[in-house]
Amino acid sequence: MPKLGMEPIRKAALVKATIVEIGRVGSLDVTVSQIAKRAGMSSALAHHYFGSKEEMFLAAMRHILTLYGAEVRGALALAEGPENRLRAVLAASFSAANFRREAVGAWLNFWVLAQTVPEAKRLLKVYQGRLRSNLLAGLRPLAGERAEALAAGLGALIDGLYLREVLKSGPPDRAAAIATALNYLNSQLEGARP
Amino acid sequence: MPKLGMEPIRKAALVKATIVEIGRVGSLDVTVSQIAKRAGMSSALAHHYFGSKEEMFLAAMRHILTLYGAEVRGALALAEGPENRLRAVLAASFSAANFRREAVGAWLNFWVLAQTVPEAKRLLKVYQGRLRSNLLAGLRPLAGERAEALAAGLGALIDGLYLREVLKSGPPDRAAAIATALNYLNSQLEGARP
DNA sequence: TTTTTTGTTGATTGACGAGTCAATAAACTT
DNA sequence: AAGTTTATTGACTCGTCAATCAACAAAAAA
Repeated sequence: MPKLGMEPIRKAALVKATIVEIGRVGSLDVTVSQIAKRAGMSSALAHHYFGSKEEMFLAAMRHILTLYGAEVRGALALAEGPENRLRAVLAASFSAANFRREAVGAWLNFWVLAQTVPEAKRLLKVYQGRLRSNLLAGLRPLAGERAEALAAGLGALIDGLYLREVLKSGPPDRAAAIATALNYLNSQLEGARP
Repeated sequence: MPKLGMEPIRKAALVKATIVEIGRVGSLDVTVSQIAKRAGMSSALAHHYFGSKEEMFLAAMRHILTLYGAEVRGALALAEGPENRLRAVLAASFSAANFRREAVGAWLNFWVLAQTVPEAKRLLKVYQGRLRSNLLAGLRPLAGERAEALAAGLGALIDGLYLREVLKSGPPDRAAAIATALNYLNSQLEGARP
């Protein structure tokens, strides 16, 4: 029965299932069996491909980060000028794919993971660094030396909006989140405009 | 040996130990034995007083929330006028007692808990509601109808600054956090001032 | 003084879960 | 055809941990 070349397929399925299960359960207390079952295989096979649960978590993080990165890059490619580029970053951050309970729940738990697992911390720092430099690129032409401070503030605001989504009931309100962030941006830029 | 009236003492010790251990371990994967040991008693006694680990977690949350509430109230009592009252709320939010790794770590994990445990969610909503109304009281005289939106943004920003503290290394920088929040506030208010 | 209430713990139970292993089978190599 | 690599799983090991129990001690009440 064994069709060869299953490894990438199985791994992808496991990564996806990991995110879904973490989002569903709302914590990292997910058993490998649960994940494997959702991915349609035995837990032994999951261990065979990933070695440990922690590796699965890390692969899931990398995946989410990759998706987010791709989304930002895609949006950035179409945007002209600093203001539009900033808008693009925000739109990607709160895109339907990223800003949904399941992903947000996983995100939150990765933050917890980062407290214990160095590699998780590293990954999260990569994300923060990328966000920062994307924001900075747009902000510098508009705000000059204040750009650094603004990027820090905007970054924290974005993370905070994610965090608050966790407690909300009902479907996520992307528009409201984007509006809040844009509002921050505009009022900060007004003071600095010619 | 049994001195009577131990209950409140034991409970307080357990609550404190719970927060310390969660902060230390960085997750909710703390055993009752660890907590009990740090509080200087057997795990059986911990169960005797709290019934379950979940109850311990909730008691710890209530405690943190109570402390935070007291701090805000104290600061508010000394502040005159809307602007100073806003400042007071911010100062309390980032006070040395609240804005330290241990507490921030516990905070983050309570957020995770809120995804599963309704009572935890309720408590966190109480916190959000209080923060909101405190901010609103200061903002309404200064920003009129825009107060609601500002309070939402500022609230998210505060949570986001907490979140980011988790990844930082080195001691927490309260001043920087307050500066970021104040900066947000000022730039938002400038546009609305007479 | 007997009884009840409160404090306290070592030992035990019972469940659950990560990771390993042995075995089976199909494909690919030589 | 024999040997190797890849896929796959059921069964098992070993550890951990929340929660309970039985038992003991001392204070308070009756």
